[in-house]
Amino acid sequence: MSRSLRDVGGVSAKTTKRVREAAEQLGYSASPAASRLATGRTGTLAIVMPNLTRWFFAELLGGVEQVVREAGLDLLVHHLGDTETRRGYFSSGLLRKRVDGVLLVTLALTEPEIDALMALDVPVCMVGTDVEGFSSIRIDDVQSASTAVRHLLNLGHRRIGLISGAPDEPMHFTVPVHRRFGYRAALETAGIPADRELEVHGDFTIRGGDEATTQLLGRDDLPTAIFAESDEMAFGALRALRRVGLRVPADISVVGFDDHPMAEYFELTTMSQDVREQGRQVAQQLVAAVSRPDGAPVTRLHAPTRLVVRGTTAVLGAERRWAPPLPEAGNRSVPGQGTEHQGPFEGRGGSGSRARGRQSARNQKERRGQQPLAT
Amino acid sequence: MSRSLRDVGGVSAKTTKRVREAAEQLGYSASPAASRLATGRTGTLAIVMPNLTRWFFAELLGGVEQVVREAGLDLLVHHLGDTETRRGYFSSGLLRKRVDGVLLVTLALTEPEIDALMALDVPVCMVGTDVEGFSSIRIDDVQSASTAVRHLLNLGHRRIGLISGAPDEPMHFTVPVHRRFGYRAALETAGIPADRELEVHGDFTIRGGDEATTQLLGRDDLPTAIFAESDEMAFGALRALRRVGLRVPADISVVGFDDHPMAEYFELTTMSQDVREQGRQVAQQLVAAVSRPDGAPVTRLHAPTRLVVRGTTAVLGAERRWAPPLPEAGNRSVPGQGTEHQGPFEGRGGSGSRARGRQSARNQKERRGQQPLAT
DNA sequence: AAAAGAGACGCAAGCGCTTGCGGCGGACGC
DNA sequence: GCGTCCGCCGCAAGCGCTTGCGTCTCTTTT
Repeated sequence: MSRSLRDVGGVSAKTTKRVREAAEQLGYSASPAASRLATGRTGTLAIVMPNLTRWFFAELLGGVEQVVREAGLDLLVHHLGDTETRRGYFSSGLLRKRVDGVLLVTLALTEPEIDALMALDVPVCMVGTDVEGFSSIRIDDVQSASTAVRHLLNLGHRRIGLISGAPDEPMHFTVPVHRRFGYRAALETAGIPADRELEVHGDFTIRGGDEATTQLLGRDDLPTAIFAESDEMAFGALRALRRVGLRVPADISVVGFDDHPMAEYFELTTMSQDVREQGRQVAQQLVAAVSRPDGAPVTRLHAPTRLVVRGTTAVLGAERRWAPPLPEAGNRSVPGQGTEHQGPFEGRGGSGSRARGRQSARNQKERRGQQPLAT
Repeated sequence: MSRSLRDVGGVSAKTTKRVREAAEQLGYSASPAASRLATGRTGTLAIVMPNLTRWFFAELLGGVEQVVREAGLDLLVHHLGDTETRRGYFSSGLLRKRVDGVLLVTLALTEPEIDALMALDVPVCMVGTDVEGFSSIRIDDVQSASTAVRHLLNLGHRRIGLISGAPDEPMHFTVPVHRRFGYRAALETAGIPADRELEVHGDFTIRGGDEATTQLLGRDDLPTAIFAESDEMAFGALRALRRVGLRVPADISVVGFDDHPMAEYFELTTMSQDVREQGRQVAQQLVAAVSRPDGAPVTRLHAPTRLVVRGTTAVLGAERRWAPPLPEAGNRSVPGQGTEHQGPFEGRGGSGSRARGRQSARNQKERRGQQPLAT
């Protein structure tokens, strides 16, 4: 009897027990296909991602999978690798009647795509983007990028290069747009005229970061600092700089974005975000939305970021030499704490820019550091 | 009419067309739940992995997803993160009646697990392990590890440390066992007595590799070379070595395993394997097995590996200094070719051990380099 | 031109579950 | 002790597809 195996009421405890035992003994379990047909619920969620292997996406998937599994649902993974695959994906029957909810990862949607998605008539949540009417979680890319750049400004840097995402990747990503915007905004606020010569494109890969940096090095007036929109690109930048003999951070400072596990290794100063946690949270949103039949409330969360200052940034003109794979000093970041004020210049004599650096960093911490996940 | 929408015969071309058009216009698509119930086929495959985020697994997932999607099937991702989750996983109804096939990734199965798996009565393929009676793809871990160690031996090294996986990780992995075996076999063949002092454990992480190396450095008699069973652990080793001021490869050579994308960056000599391709192949196996109702033939493929010599290995006693994030020489590996004979000592004066190095490397290439995927 | 054959088409019987509903039995009240 | 009410249980009608089979029509053969 179906009623006994689920939690539905109307069955006596003793019958339930009897049925359960019999089921156990026979190794019986309800056919999901039949129960789907009868109930209309699939017990399945889909996650749609533009990439599976890059750190951010793999990490996110990890967080999502955990929550979805704990909720007893299945997780379908869909990879929208190229424009080709994406074209018509949402309107194709690939999601129709197959899933109870959809999780979209860093996909900026077009109007028809949004329509197709709504036609699915299931809850949809997003991470890394947000669209009116859908629940989502994301970091504040603009603010975070500004913070990273401000860190460089506070160290006295004025010529700051930007390694951005692909110029017009059609696939995904409001991300590069927002981070670039944050970069420009920080400069503008500091009264520094924009210089498009300083903005180059890696494509979120090491190689891309390397090439972008090489490009930057061909400019007339070298930047004294570089902000890369991802750690991978920052790694590429470090390689390129090292290749030409530029010392980091003595000659040039570098800031990344993400806090990739390797960032610690490279002592890379970076904007840290907890991607796995974002995955968990958005999965919880979706699970909750799916399980309540009365329309779920739309919640748009902001995940915190925090600046983690390590060894690749220093006061303009400082003579400290960066030695990759840390020479003997450990990582200066204390896990779980905002450590923005522990720069590589920690403990050395004060200077104007240093003081400003600390000051501002503390502000940053107060503003963005420990704040809990909330709208 | 159902027959028209699928490829099944018995319908005239004109009717088919008419039906298809009508379906298109109405936005109709068959309910998968109902068709599952009617046919008993779910159109879904499951991939079961002990880890989602580490490079190997993410990369593999990428390859699998691609093929599965192209075959028009759905992919369910199951993560068996800990022993807890794993206990009873196979006998639970989580796979029962839910999938047409299962893909097991680097999971060494216990007898009851194998039984539960067979009771599922669906095709099962494995990657990274093999079990009698199941199709699989894997590299030859023993041979590959031996090759890596032989490379070091050929360079004149005699004290070679091993950074292995966790000593007895219950979860997965025949991998560390096999690679350790290959390491020992190579030494034995070379007539070098085993020294368990030289075998330490990282747990396939950077940190683990770092700590393991540190341990190694506390031994009486320092090794002149280290073989790490994964690139991640090799990265950790490089860090640890650098921290204490040991020069790579002048003072100590390091070989990794996998050819992680970062390996090129570090100029790490490593055993390369094409993980994505393995994912594709095993997915093809599974898709083929699923689509033919008459029991599918069991095929056990071996994926090739090849030694990629970069900058972290050198002839014993050589004075060349390793400068991480490569100074100016690019990666010496030519993609798509066995490049075993292009060592860092390429083009320098010949020596006994160098000659032997080339000789043997060439043998290795001939033996393992270009061989196509085949049993 | 009529009969035989072949190919299309449509009907209806499931696939295995969920769920509303009627019936039956036990418990409680008078 | 009997009547009433409540709560459990089991029956059966779908959920929307697939598929075997009977019928019908069109083509081919004699």
